[in-house]
Amino acid sequence: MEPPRDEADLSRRLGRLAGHRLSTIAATHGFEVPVDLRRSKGWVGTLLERALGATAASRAEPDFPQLGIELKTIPVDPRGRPLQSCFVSSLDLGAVDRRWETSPVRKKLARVAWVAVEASPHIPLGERRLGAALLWSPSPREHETLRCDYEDIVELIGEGFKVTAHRGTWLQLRPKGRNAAALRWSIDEEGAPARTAPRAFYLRRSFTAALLEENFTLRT
DNA sequence: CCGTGATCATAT
DNA sequence: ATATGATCACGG
Repeated sequence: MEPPRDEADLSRRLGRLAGHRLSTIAATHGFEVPVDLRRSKGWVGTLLERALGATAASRAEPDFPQLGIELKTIPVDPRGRPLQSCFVSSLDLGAVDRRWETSPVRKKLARVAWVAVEASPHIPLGERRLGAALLWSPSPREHETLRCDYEDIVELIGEGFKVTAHRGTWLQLRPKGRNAAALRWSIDEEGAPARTAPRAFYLRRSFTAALLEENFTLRT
């Protein structure tokens, strides 16, 4: 499948997928539907990438580099509220770049195609449906808060301090690795090399919850 | 081996 | 019920 030619093209493709079951989309693209997601955690995201013509490369760039658009599936309950936080991008603990402007976080969040997916555990995976997509960019206020979160966290890391997921209004930093044994080199408070679990930025569930509410809730 | 796609599992 | 920290499959 060719990558979408422009944003309108991507939007059209998303519109065609909205309301369809995952089993239908999977069949179209030769994906086998797993029994559950325990051992296939990224299956829904990978399926959507394929269905939309994204390049399945693991890169710190948006999924559609030429469009500058990141694709994110967002698992929702029957009321349309997110069930999970959302991975944004990894942080290189060995060479911390503190500049927001050039950060993968800013690049990825500059424009996002959010796609809600039914995710209540009682719905068999193949029967879960896609919702309408939301093509979104952060408002000036959102952008500012994201930037502050990022700079705060990255500065602390750069100074060698430990940062837990408690920090940050909307962005947080959490472990992300193969398992607890997977370690990376980092720099400690004394400036000495240290071993640390790999970390990545996530968007809090409260953030995506507000996002969906603002954009999909009927207001008077 | 590592980063991206994420969700799982447990403590609170 | 929710958040944090842990974990799994895959592509490159």
